[in-house]
Amino acid sequence: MDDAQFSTGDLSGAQSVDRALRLLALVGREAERGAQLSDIVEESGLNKPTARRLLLALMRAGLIEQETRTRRYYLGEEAYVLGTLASRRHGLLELSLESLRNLSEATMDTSFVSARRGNYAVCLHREEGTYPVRTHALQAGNQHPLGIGAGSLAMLAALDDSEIERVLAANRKVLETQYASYSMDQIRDDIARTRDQGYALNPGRIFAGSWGIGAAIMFPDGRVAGALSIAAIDSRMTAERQPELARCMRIEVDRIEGSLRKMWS
Amino acid sequence: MDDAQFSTGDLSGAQSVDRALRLLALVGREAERGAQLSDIVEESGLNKPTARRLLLALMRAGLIEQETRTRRYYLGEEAYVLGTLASRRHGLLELSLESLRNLSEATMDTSFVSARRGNYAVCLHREEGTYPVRTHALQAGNQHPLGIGAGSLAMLAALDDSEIERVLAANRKVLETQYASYSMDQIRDDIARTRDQGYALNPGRIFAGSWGIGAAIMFPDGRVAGALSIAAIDSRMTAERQPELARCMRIEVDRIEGSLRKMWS
DNA sequence: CCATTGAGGTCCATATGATGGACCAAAGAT
DNA sequence: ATCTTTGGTCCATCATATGGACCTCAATGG
Repeated sequence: MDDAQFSTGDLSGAQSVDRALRLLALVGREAERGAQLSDIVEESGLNKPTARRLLLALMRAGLIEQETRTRRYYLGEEAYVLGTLASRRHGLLELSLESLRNLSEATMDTSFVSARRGNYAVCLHREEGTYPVRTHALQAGNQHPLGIGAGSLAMLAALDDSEIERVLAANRKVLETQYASYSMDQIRDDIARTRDQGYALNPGRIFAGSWGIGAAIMFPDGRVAGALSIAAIDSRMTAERQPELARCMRIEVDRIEGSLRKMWS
Repeated sequence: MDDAQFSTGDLSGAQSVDRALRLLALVGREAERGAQLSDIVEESGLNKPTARRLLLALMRAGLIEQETRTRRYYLGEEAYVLGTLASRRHGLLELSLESLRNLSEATMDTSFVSARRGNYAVCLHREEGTYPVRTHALQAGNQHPLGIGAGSLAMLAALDDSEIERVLAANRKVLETQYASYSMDQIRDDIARTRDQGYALNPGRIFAGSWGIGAAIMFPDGRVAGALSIAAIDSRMTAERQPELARCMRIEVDRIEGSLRKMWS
C-alpha cells in the first residue's frame, strides 16, 4: 500500500506523544463540562502520574488549561488558535454555518455538521431549531462510530466497500459493547438503504423517538469531508416529510461542495 | 509562587511531548505555505530523525498532515476539530468577525484580531479593506513579541507593570536579534503613550510606511483576551484620523467585551 | 550523461528520560 | 472523628527516545 518513492519504514516511537495526544482528544471531547483527572485516568487506561505528567506538558503548550477552582481540565487557547489556523484548509464548519441556519429556519428542526475522525464521526456544531420539542441526543463534541446516527451513517455509506469493512472491523468491539441496538448486518442494511434513497435515516436507533436524516459532504477529490444532518422527534419524520427534508439538505450540501471546490482550486 | 492548596511539585518530564507540541505550533504558524522538514529541523533546533518521529506522532493523531506530492506538513483536521470545540471557551475570533467587517467597511482599511500567546501576539484573522493600497505586513498566523505592532502593543500596555517587565525580559534576546528597529526603552515609551492616548500606535516601526493602531480586548476578570487593530499606509494615518479610527475601534471593543461578559456568566 | 548537491527518510547501539507502585494532602461523607 | 474519594507527587528501575551515520531520489550543472 501506498506512499510512493520513500520507503515508509518504521521509525516508530514517540509513544508518550501518542499518549499525550490521546489525552488531548479526550479532554477535547469532554470540552463542555471539563474533564476530571480521575475520569481521564480511567478512560485513557493510563495511570495517574503518567496522565498528570502528560497533562502538564499539554498545559505548558497551552493546548489545555486547568481551572484552579474546580481542578477540571479544559481545552486551552492554543487549541483555539491552532484550530483557527487550520480552518484555512479544513473550514468545514465555517462553510456550513450558513447552511445550518437555513436548514433550521426552513425546517424548524435542529441541524448538525459532523466531520469524520478516523473510524468515528464527531459533531462540530448543533444549530437549534425553533420547534419546541427537540431531541438533545447529539451535542457538539460528541462522537459515535461511523454508521451510528444519521450524519455518521451518511459518511460511512459514502466510503467504498472495502473501507467500510475496514471501519466496521475496527469498530467491532465498541459496537458490540456499547451499541447493543445495532449489529454489523443492521449497519450494512442501513448503508444499502442510504445509497438507494440518497439520504441516511436513523429511525430512533440510539434513543427511541429521536430520529435523524443525514447527507454526506464530499471533497472535490472524492474523499468524505463531513455530513449535514437534521434531528427531530419521530412524529416530525414521517415517510412523506423525509424526502422533503432530504431535498433541503441536498441543496445545502451542493452549496458547501461548491465552496470546497473553490477553496481547493 | 501561587497555585493554592496543592504543592505544585516538580513532576517534570514528558520532554518529547514538549518538543512535539513545539513542532505543532511551528507547523501551525507556517500554516499557509506548509512547512518543510528541513525548515522545521532548523527552526526547532531538533535533528532530523527526532523531528520526523515527532511529526509522525502528530500525524497519527491527525493534528498535522503531510501532502504526498510536496512532502510539506500542514495542520490536520483534528487541529480544526479541537479548535472548534475550544471555541466554546475561547471564541475570540467568532466574536470579533462582525466587528472586523464593520471596521473594514467603515474605514476602508484592513483590520485584524490578535490573541496573546505567552510572550507573543498571534494574528488570528485579517479582514481586507477596500482601499486599493494595502499593507501586507501582517497575515493570519504571523506572530511577533508583545509590544511589536499595534495590536500587540495594545495588549502589552494592558498588562500590569511587573508582568510587562517579565515579558520584556523574556523577549530580550529575540528583540535584540530580530527587531533591531525597536529597543526596550522605545517599547516602554510606546506603552506610556498608549496608556495616555487610549490606543496603541505603530508608526511604521516594522516596515516603513506601514502604520497601525490597536486596542486591547479584556476579559471580564481583567485578563487580556486579545486586540483589534487597523493597518494602513502612513498617509491614511494622519494625526487627525487616528482618534477617529480609535473611536471606531473602541466601539467594537466594547461590543466584544459585552459578548465576553455574557459568555462567562 | 554522469557527478554533485540537497532534501526527505531511516537504522540501531547507547544512555537518557518515562514509568507506575507507593505515598501524601485535602475535602467531603458518615 | 474517621473513612473515602480525588488530586497530586516521589524516585528506583528499566523501557524508550536520541542522533550520528547512512540511504534514496530529484534537481542542478558541467
